[in-house]
Amino acid sequence: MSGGYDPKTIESKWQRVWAEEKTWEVANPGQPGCDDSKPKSYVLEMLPYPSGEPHVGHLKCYAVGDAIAHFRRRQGFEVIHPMGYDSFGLPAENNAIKTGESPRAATERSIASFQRQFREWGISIDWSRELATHTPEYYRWTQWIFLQLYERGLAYRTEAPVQWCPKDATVLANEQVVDGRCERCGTEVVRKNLEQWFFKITDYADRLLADFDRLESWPEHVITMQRNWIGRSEGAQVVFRCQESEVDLDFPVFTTRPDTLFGATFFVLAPEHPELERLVAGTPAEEAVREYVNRVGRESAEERGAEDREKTGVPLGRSVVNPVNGEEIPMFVADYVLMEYGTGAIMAVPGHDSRDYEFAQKFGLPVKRVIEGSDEEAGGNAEGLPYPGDGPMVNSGRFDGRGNREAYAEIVEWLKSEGRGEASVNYRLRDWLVSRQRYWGAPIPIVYCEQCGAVPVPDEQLPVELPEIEDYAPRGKSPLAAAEDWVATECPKCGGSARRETDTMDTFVDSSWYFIRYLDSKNREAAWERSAAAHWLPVDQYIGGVEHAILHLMYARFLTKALADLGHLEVQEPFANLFAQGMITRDGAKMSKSKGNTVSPGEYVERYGADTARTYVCFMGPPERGGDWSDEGVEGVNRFLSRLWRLCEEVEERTIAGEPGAAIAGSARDLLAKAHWAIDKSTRDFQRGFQFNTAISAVMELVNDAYRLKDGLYGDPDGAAAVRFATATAASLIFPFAPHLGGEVFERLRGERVWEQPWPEADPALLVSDTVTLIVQVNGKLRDRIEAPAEASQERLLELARASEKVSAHLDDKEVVKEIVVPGKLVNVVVR
RNA sequence: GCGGGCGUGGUGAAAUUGGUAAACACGCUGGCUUUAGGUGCCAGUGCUCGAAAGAGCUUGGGGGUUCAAGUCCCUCCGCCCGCACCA
Repeated sequence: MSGGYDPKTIESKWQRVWAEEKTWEVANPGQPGCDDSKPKSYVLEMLPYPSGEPHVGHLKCYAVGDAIAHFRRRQGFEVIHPMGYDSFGLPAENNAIKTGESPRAATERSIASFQRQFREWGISIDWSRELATHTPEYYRWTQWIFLQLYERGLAYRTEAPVQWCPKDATVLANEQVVDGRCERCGTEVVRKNLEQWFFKITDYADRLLADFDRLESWPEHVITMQRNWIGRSEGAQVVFRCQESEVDLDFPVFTTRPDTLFGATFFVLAPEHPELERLVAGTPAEEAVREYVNRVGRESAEERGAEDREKTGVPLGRSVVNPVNGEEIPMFVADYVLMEYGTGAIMAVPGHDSRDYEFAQKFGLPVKRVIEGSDEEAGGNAEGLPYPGDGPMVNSGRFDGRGNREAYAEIVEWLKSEGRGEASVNYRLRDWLVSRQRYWGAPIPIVYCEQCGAVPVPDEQLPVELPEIEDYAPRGKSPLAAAEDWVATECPKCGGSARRETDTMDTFVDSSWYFIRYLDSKNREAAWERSAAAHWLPVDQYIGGVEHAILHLMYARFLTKALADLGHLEVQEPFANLFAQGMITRDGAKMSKSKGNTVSPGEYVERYGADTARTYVCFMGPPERGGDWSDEGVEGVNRFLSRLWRLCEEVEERTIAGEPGAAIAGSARDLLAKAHWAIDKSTRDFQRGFQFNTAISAVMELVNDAYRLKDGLYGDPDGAAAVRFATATAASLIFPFAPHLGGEVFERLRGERVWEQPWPEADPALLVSDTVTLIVQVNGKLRDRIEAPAEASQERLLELARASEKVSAHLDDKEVVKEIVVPGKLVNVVVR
């Protein structure tokens, strides 16, 4: 049989074999088919959100993950490599509102398309563990996890301000708010107080920070992003007291600079501060304050957070007492103080904080220096204030003359002894708001009973199934609220009439534990068998886009810790190693339907085959970096795979199976050596952070050399064997990227299935050659290259170098100052 | 402003971690094959000067360390990403 490279035939052939033989399925310990002799490796790509068809981002993610899975298998690991769908979510629901098609129908159609394409791409998935988060078999356990957290007080309900879109009359998820506007209709988002369910992720803030140390290898920038997001700051809580005639209130503030307490000259409350009303009721300031608060309330988050926004505020006509010196300082309300951070109140130190300084300038408030030093660049006043740096303290009573850093702890201690403060830690991280007034999600398994209040649905009544509805339009509460038959229920505690919670869970809850469910996905008695989780966790290699650097990865880390605390898991961190792939662009821009610059993987798979598409996305550049899609690049990779294919056909015809003899020499040995070099190179590239682009280029070099040398080698048995070996090796090394072609070529030449063969090992004897190219430099400039014996002594190398005419031409009659010899590499003659 | 990343040919990129800068691929040029186009195969291709041999220059700019710097140090410039009135 002969003919051009026909990926369609090859690919469907092997896909059928893998499906029929269930090649990539692995069993849990204790089950038949489990191979206990091998170490385990859990290779996982982030599960896709099934919407429409897969795009190139998916292709890249799964091509990268699959290459790793194949490599690990052949390195002797028992690899678990499952797949599923994050199938609850807003786009399907929005589509339902627009078209009337049920989210289930649209989602399941999309899942079918993902399933088909994953098979067409030849991804080595253990399909026996497949899951979809929208199925009752899955979300039953999402609800169970919710209740587990609820029982431990880690899930709670409270009134909180949320992002509300007035036009759509619904709450929006954070990720649905883009620059303060509703992603869908563009309306400015407003804040609204609603009863919401939260997970107490803030309880885990310190552990989420500390356990970065337990991770094996995560990209530094992802860790940094999470660290910023958690935003831990150390400081002190200090209590300022307002003790005017009719009010007597304590106002705690958080500060990272208790050393500047003596410099506080005014005090500011956030416009949302709950005590504001009490402070001004019936005073001359009342009207102005109320007007200001209303004005701020009408502004969007976008306007309020705008850069270079001028400071605004209104005096309250009241004052608080600075605990360190008894000074009375005036109170203000101003929108630069945020209710959601710290205590919603600050002590203002204009001498050492630029924001307070700006405010002081605008309102003519005193600026007091309490630390020596000046900041020339800050553009402050003539004395160099505001000064944010360190220095000796002044105007600070008994602390004068002390360095601010050393006095810091003492001031905090003194505050504590006076009962006016203590050391304190603040986080930017807020509790995770998990309720959504949405239909297409897992119902929160709580019922409200007039007698018993909020009652958890007992485990045996799970799942609380999502009812089918007709009208998906949001009306200010979940569309579920209109499903009266579903909402009306019985109280599990007293049997009285009760109503179901109509909010559903954030889909990030679903995707925070799916990697555990894969390990025991068919279990009907429990979310997972503890032993199965203990065997496979943590995920050894997680792969996904950077866009999940914060939310998904942090939620999953949190839930893992919480579940470990509850005794369900034995690991503290879910993902030991994380690989964040870069985004593929087209014409330098992010792909989007509106720009019309999307690339459909299916189209390329159809035209060039899956092997070409997969190999191309791995060859574009380092996979952690993004890259611009290039049709010419795809063709280049296709050309290379075709070359390998034609080489295989020729080799099959012109050589017979057999190993090259030990006495192999000349260009046969050169080709053999090149094959071993390629083995070594690509193995190292796999191990050194998945440098697939260079691993693939090594195979290209091998194939190029085989083409260059083959015609001179077929005549001789060793030569023919070398060509056959080189071709089979190229197939073996390209297999993780182009599994169909790699498998086909290897089987034709070796009669074996390449995925059942161990990853090849380079023969060290063939990695060294007996001659080296000696670089000869004069004054560091390259003057000649000489073939020299690899074993030559330093003296001999010098001799050879000096013998070169090209070198001596540059030496002339100059004085030789120094001679550097790097054995096996170079000689540098320094002359004057 | 804070934190992180990056800057190399016409393009995507590589460089064994201080020792041949530009592997591999795209593109381009030429040759061969082909009835022709495409495909395929072979060769060339950093820049400047030169017919050539060869010489000089070159990793964002400037400076430094070193026999030797894309790689290390200082400094400036530019781009990308994340967070941001966070007290």
